[in-house]
Amino acid sequence: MCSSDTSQHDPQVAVQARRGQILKAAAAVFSEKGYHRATSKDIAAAAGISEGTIYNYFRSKSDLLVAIIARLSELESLDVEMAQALVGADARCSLLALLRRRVSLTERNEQLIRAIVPEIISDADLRGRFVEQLLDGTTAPLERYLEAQIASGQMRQVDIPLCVRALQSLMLGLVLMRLMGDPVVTGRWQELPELLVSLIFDGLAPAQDRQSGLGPAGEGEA
Amino acid sequence: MCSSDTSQHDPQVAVQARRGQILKAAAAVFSEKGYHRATSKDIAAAAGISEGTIYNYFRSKSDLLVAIIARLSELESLDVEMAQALVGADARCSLLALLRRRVSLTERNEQLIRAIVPEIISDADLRGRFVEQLLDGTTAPLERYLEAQIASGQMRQVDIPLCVRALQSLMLGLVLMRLMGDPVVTGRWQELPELLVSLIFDGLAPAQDRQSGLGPAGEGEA
Amino acid sequence: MCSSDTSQHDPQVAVQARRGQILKAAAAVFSEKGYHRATSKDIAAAAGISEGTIYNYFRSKSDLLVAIIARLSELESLDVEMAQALVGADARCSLLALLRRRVSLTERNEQLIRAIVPEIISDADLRGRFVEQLLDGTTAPLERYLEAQIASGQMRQVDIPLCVRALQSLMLGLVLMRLMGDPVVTGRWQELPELLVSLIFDGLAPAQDRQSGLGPAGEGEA
Amino acid sequence: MCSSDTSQHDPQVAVQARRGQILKAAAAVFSEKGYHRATSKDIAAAAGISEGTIYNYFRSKSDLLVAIIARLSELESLDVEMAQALVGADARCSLLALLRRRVSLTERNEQLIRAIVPEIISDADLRGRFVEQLLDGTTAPLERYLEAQIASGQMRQVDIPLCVRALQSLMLGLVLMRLMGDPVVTGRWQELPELLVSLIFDGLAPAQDRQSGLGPAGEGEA
DNA sequence: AATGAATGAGTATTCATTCAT
DNA sequence: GATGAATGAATACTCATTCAT
Repeated sequence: MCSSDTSQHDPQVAVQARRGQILKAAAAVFSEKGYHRATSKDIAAAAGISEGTIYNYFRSKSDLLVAIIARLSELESLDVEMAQALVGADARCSLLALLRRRVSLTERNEQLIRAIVPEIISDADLRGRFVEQLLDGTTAPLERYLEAQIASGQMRQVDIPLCVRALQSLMLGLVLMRLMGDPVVTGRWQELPELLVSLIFDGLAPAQDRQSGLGPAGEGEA
Repeated sequence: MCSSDTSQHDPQVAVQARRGQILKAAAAVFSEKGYHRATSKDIAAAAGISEGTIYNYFRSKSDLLVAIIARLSELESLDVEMAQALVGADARCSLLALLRRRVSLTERNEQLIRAIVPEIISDADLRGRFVEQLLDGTTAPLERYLEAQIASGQMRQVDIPLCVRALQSLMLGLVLMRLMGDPVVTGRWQELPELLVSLIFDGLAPAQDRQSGLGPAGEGEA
Repeated sequence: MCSSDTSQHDPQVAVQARRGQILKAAAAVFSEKGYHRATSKDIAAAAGISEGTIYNYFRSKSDLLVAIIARLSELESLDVEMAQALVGADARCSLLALLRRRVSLTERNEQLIRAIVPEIISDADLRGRFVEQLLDGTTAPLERYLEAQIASGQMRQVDIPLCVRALQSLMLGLVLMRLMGDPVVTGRWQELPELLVSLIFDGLAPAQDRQSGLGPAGEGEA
Repeated sequence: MCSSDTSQHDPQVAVQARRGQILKAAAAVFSEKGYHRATSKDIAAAAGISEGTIYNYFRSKSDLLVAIIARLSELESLDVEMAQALVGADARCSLLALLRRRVSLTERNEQLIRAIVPEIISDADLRGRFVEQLLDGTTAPLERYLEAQIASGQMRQVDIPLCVRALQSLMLGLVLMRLMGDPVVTGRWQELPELLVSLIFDGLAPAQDRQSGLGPAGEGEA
């Protein structure tokens, strides 16, 4: 009974709370000033603690970044939820659900993302982790989704790996446009899922101009 | 006589040459080590000059970055070339030409982009300039292109500003996937333009499933 | 009744026990890592207590060092034992006994000495206390010993204060050679007392070359 | 002609001068406060330069210490001079010369020595270097000296390696007594060589008590 | 009395920038 | 103009010490 009572003074809970408090502050500061311009003093001030306390919970400044990425990885992990959302349902509906989920996640974690992305681009080590933890988690489910839709005839024959990357890129790019402050993307963020489903499925061509076979693999499907 | 003799000792020419020499070296070093890890000693060594000389031509390290971005903006500026490419020609062909141009530019400047993008994301000042210089430079031509294509019936009615952002995001996202080291995007980089034209115009849906009117505002789906 | 019951819960006894426990741990840690590299966390862990508790018994880290030195001073204090050993007995025997005692003490406290000596050399405050407590404690008995031996004709006339310093230096130097890792001194440590007695009494000259009167004050070299 | 003109602005000369200036200041500060308590700010102030300049000439604080040791090693190197002094001459005279040299060297380099010794005792890495550079340089010449004197009958049969260590220890110990501030050793420093020669050759025993054969292993006394 | 989380002053080292030559 | 030695502000991280519990 005692061992499971984490309501008040459980040290594990306190430790997690402090770690969370520090990570939140670090994400805010990294997001505002960038990782390199953020000082430990800044982070401590943002967390309302002293510099020393940071190092009671994290080994180094770069550990903070790694922990932020790990936290985001968990949030973005699609293995379970996405696989469920994408399989079986109507193709457009399930993609719409997925996009809404991503759009919402992005909006809620904008700060985390802004803190992380620049470092992932410029730091080779982090890049390795990111590709493994973040991208790979979404690639496989999406590929299975495309496969299933093509099999069920709800999508045409396309180059699955490359199309999946295009979809991932589209979302990633929109996140970046948002991070860079584009007013249209930011202001109409909620409208994106529906627009994207329309674009992704139907393209820009008017119905009569649609060319059936110009797939990436280029094979003529009648 | 001196002022018009630009062949040998014109001071203006010499100054521009030195600036170019320094910027080239700075771009190389930023590309290799990233902006923050690059030192002025590195840049001076790469340019074959002394540290002090850098400061005869640029006010600060961040000025170097700004100048590099400005130079890249010019390169990427589509005002002229793109406007020409996009207007009048066949819709698919002109988009294909545009994409090929971007893909090629990106490939040739990959390292430089890797050095610059993180700074643009994390530095508010640069962000302001970048969105104006880089994104905006492509936004207007693309919007005119969509307008023209819709007017000529080669594209269906879509939400132009949002669709343009989606197109920009798609390219931006692909560049990022490449920067982050995704092997599929990197390895099949040259195949992208054709695939993208197909996706953008025709979508993923098979011909018979295509929904004609699903505009970005979501009006009237049969 | 409590105040005289020292067997179990006498606060004075408990305090002394804790102080001893902490000093022992501190000495072990100082010995292993050196004074400056030893942290209070290390010491607390070695003592099996918390960091805070150290400060209930000692005012500061340097207080620990002082207390350790003081305790060592007592151990090394020759006032009683040495005075007894040195007076009255045969000159060679009593010196041999003294040297054996020092050699044994040194061997048992090697690491501790290694931790303490550098601090005594480099800290002016400690230096003051050390010369009083450690050196002076041995100086006076040795001077009395030499006096007695000269009076009894077992030693020739020598400059007593300077000779005593030479004897102290010889022992101190041997300790240092050991601390510095000299393999000969370390490996043959047990042989030293006998050799030293021989050297100190008989010198290096062969019997016939011995110059009787070259006293430390240099008087009368016939 | 130019290449050998080092009189005024030769950069090599300037570099060596700066290095010397910094090392002198570092030795003074290490000597006064001890290596660990000395800050780079202290050293810069003592040298009359800025902190940054130290690092233009030395890679780290510990490099300063190593450089000081190296400098002292050169000074104390006895390979040539000592070998010359010790071989061939009268045993007492040559030892006296040697001791006078050491006493004088010690006096002139007291600060350097005080800066170095504590760290050599407590730092295992430095200890390795020191024993090689400083002690070993004196061990071999002294062993050859004893051998020669014994062969020529100016010394009795003794355990050469151990006796050499005893002589080294005696000098080392006197240096330490001086460093620790012993007033007798410090005040009568110049008298030491003569006293030591007398002690080392003739011992403390009066002539008639002298025991001829007490070798280090204590074999065969009369 | 014991704890150990919190503290924040302290420090080696870096590097953009300056300026005397 | 060009140089590069000198600068010193800036910063991540440590650890002796405190104090609320």
